[in-house]
Amino acid sequence: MNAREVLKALDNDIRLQILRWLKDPCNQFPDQTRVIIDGVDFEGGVCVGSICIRAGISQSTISHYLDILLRAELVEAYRVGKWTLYRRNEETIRRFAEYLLTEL
Amino acid sequence: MNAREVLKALDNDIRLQILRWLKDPCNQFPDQTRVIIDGVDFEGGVCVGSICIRAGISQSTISHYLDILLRAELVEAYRVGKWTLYRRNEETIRRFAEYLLTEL
DNA sequence: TTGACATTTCGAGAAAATGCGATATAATAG
DNA sequence: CTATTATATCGCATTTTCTCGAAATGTCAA
Repeated sequence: MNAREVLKALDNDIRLQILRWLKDPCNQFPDQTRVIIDGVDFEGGVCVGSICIRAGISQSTISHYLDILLRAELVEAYRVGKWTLYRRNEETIRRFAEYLLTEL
Repeated sequence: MNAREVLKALDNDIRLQILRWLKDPCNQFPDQTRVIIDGVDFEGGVCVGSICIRAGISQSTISHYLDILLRAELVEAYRVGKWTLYRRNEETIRRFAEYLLTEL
C-alpha cells in the first residue's frame, strides 16, 4: 500500500464517485452485476463501459482513471473476453485508514 | 469535516511532512516546543518560521500550505503576539479515517 | 479474414497546483 | 514614531492534472 499514490488517486471527484458506486454495483450498475464466463466469477466486477455511462464522462478518461485507481490498488481488474471488469479492493482502503491513524 | 478538502490538502508531499513533523514537535522543532505568553498555552504549537527552516521551503509557500491545512481543519492556529502557532487537529484525522472506513 | 465492439494508449489544449520573490500587514522593541 | 521581525497576500512562471477525440490494440462472431 503506497499511501502517497492512494492520496493522489483519491484527490478527484470522479474517482471518488466511482469507488462509491463500486461499493453497491447491483444498484448502481443494474445492467451488469455479476459476470460468469467459462466458470470465471469476478463478483462485483463492473466493465468500463457501464462506468462511462454512469459517470457521463468520456471513455478514455474513465479508462485512465481506472488505471490510476488500479495502480493505487484501490481496485482490482480482471479481463473477461473483451471486457475488463473492475471492483473495489477493500483491503487497501482498510490499510490506508489504518495508516492515517498510526503513521500520519 | 470536509473529506474532499482533507484529501486535497493531504495530496502534497510537503504538507504531509508538516503534519508528521507536528506529531512530534519537541524533537522536530527543538527550538520551539511550547509557547506561554500572558498565560496562553497552545501546547504543541509551532510557528511558521520554524517550519520554514525545517522544510527548507520559502516562507510564502509554507504560509500558504498551512492555510490549506487550516481550511481542511487538519491543523489549528493560534496567534500569539507576532507569531502564529500551528498544531495538529487530531479530531479531523480521526474522523477522516472513520469516513474512509464507512462512507468511501 | 473481416467487421463490430470494448478497452487502452496517444497527443494536445485547458485548468489547477506548485512554489518563488516581492510586497503588504501586523505586532513588538527601542 | 521608526525600525525590526513574523506572517500573510499577490503576481507570476513552471509543472502537473484534467479531459477530450483520434488512433491503436485486443477479442469475438460470422
